[in-house]
Amino acid sequence: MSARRPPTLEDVAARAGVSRATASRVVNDDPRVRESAREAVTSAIAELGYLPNRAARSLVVREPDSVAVLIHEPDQRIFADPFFSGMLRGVSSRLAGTPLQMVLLLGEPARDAARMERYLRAGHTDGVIVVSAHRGDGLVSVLTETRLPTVFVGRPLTEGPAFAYVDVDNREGGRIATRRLVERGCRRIATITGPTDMAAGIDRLEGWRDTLTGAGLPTDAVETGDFTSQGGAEAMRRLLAAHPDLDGVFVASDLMAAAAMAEIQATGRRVPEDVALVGFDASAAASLTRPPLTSVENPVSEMAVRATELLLRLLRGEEVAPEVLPTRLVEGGTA
Amino acid sequence: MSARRPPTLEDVAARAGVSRATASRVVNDDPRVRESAREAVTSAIAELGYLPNRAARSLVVREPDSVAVLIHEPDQRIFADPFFSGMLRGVSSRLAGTPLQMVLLLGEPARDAARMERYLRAGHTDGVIVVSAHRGDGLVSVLTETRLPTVFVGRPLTEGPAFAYVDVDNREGGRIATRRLVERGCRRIATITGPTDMAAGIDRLEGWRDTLTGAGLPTDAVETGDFTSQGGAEAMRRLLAAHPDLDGVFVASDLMAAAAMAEIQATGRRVPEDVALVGFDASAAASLTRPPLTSVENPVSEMAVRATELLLRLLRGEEVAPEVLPTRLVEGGTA
DNA sequence: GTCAGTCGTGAGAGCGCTCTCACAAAGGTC
DNA sequence: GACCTTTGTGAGAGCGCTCTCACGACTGAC
Repeated sequence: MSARRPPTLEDVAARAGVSRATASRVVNDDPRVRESAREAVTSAIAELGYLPNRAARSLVVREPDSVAVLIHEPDQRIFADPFFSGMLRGVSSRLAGTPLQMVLLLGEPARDAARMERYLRAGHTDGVIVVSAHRGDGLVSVLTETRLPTVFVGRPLTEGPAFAYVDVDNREGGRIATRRLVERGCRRIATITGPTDMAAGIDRLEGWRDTLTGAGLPTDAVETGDFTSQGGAEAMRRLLAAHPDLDGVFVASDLMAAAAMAEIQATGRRVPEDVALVGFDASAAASLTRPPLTSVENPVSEMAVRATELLLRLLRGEEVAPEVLPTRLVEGGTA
Repeated sequence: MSARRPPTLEDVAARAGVSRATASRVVNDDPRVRESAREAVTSAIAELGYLPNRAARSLVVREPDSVAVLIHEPDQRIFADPFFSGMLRGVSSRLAGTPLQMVLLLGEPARDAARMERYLRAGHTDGVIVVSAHRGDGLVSVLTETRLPTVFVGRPLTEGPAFAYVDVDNREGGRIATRRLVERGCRRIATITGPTDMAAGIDRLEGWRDTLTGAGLPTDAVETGDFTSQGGAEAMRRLLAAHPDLDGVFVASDLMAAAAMAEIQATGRRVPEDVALVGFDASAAASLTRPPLTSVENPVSEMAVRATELLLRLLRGEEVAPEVLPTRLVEGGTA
């Protein structure tokens, strides 16, 4: 017969012996349809295998339709860090009941920035969740200009308009970790920080400093890491060289902590007897090491769920306030 | 003035003093436009901040618009396994130059199957990449029914119509791993398999069996794992209980291998001196253990890129053949 | 000078849907 | 019985875009 063309609402209406308008009402659950008409349309839909055309629909009703998750990090980190999987899982689960789809925007900072900017500007998406933004990322200004509803996971370090965000209490996390080291008797406590262009890097360091200052201990053993395994190893080597007497380290991520521990053990020092160690994330990586890492919990998926919730509210036009989640120490064998 | 309504092609045309048709030609790079008209339209676009309406466009030109990545696995695995991040990275990079967006469909097998099915049937997406499908997954039949262009990563174990797929040579990988163990002198070689409802589980086991049979060694020390850390630990405990004399193990994933190694070491056995170990994936997890894992490479991102390539071809209506990528041993310190 | 062949352009149809509006039929109310 | 509601329905406009078709203005060949 006719060419293989998917059935339209018109076809459904014809088959059910009603008008297109009535068929549309049935599809959209409008109550003002007689029961007999509703049944006729319903079975016509079933017989024809009718599926509404999303494009045609959204041409008329301008409703949000998709949410982008923006991850602007080096490939290497995205590969290795379970943080990102947890993030996606959380967003996905919160979006489950909604008609919104989750579009993933991944890219290397330098290489893919232009492409990602183009995508954001092209209006393909109705809202954005920015995961792990660095200070000065150009995409943030794109977000400002386009006035796209945006929620950050991790407090954004941007001057200018305030963005909604969700974060864990990184500073308190740093305090908790360092307190554990102080309490178990460490007196020469170093830290490997995260990137200093991210709130997670800065705040965890501040927490470490808070506790040491409060305990009257020195705060000069600081090395910067980049949240990668390799960066953690290198930072640890620098620390051991500069402070061979250290007896405790707070490492701002588990991935770095695992690598740091290997470095410590490679010098013949025992963990935790000679050098105690506290990580951050309490991730799966923490349980792979021997001994398993003592680590500060980072409720990644919960942050993602909360961030998605905030974004949904923004899309409804509501006002939202930043949320900071509490944290706690997860016991392992390294401190 | 008028309500805040995004500018349309009509507005652009009016401002440039041409017809809508000509404006459309400029937007779509049609060569048959006089240079002066082209310039007028281009600057009108810039001045108005015009963005084409995607819905309106795709209502007319029925082109594919998005690709779904389907990951139907327990939360726990998605969280912990870097396999999935690598997957997404690969798909994302191959899609970079195309107008296709990547929609992520994540869900727990039992809990989210209905929702995911609804999504696939609703025609929101033009093609699907299925990551790590298990035998008998109901979503696979949905894919068959809807005739949605589909590519599997990992050979699908479905009867019925053949799907396109990309996989690593799992069987050869199993052989390579086991050969290493045999060559270093192991004589009592066990294996921890992947799930037996996945090709990766079955084929790696077959490879292990191939090599042992060829070497005249017994093939009875087999325990099944589920690709999770915990599953690996439990399988290793069962192996050690049943075969206390084992001196080599091929573990079908690094995550399981890391956990298995911890179990071995917990009994006082040394790795690799008392028990040698080869993992599979050569992932970041492999480098976290001490000693780092010797492991079979699993080119996750490359598979993702190839799978996306195949899907693009399917979307163009071309025929495609399955692809199986070669693999090799990555040196570590456990075998 | 006539005729065919470009070339650039605009009018207008139409993609599949929603939604307003008008209207007939049925049910109150006085 | 004349009047208003209420209820279910259909006709038709219109969302923003692409694309066909027709047409005027040039060209160049004879």
